[in-house]
Amino acid sequence: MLRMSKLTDYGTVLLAYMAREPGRLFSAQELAERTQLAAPTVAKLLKALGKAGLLDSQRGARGGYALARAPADISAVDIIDAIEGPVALTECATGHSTCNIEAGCGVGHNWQRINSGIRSALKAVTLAELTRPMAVPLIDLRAQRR
Amino acid sequence: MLRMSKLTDYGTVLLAYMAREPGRLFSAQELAERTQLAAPTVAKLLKALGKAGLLDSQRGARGGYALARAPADISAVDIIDAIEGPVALTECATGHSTCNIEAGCGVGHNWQRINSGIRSALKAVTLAELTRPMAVPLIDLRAQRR
DNA sequence: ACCATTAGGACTAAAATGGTCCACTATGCT
DNA sequence: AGCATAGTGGACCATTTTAGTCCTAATGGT
Repeated sequence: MLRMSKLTDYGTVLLAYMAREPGRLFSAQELAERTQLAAPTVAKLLKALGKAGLLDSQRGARGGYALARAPADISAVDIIDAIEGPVALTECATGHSTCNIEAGCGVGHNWQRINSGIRSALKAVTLAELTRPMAVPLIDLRAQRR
Repeated sequence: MLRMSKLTDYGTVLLAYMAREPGRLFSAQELAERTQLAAPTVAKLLKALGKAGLLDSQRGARGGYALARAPADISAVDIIDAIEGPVALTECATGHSTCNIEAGCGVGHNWQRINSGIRSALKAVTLAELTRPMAVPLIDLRAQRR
């Protein structure tokens, strides 16, 4: 169910590693070595994370990447969005859908609500928490009644 | 993020349609017509839902499918699991993972916690709620602290 | 007997994913 | 100035997943 891509997972590992020394510059190579991930893959991920604003990059010799914000200010959604793109749970939630049922279905709308519920839950989980034997926020889904 | 497959969405539509008359038998063909989904696809989905125990099936002439349980007893996770299989958020959460990082990563474990949080949230959303302009449970993630 | 209907697969086409590589640009060091 | 080190951007490919189709049983009502 609800698979998260491997790359996102790897991305988290990278960020988690960097979170141990926020502010410090890490080269792609170093991260690849430390995390045991393939160098080209790491490079690709760092680019994506940089583009998304999660990392600051310094080019040239002795360059590298550093967390752009404090670990506590980087959420799980940020990471997922950065790597997988802001895809939604269902097709119809993306906006540019060509759903031919739509009219009578009425279900799509509800999935979207659930989707946004999950998003906000994931927003509450930060990199700081992901790195330690954390206390995971529990999904309750009880509120949001309107 | 966290994509749900189209088929799962279709499956929900089918179930939602059937939920309007719980207990009644619907043939695959009828459902295909009513939901505007391709007949072969509908057939495939109904088989999957049947196998998962969400639907009871009656073979032979005038046969069809009927909800196996009351709409309020069929949850969103049930549907997702039935169609997509009980896949987990991350690779390492599946059990048979060949994660080479594992040791130092420590992140995987946390994703699993989040995963189970989402699962239980999704378990709280039933087909009955999915069919109407429902009140979606809100994901809070605040508890589960241990 | 016959027809409607589910059951169980095999199979295909298209798309997404994971992963690699290269040519280019920026920056520090000597 | 020149070289080595790093990020940037994008093309590219192989593999896997996904969506979707179809065919051949099995089953049960009429």
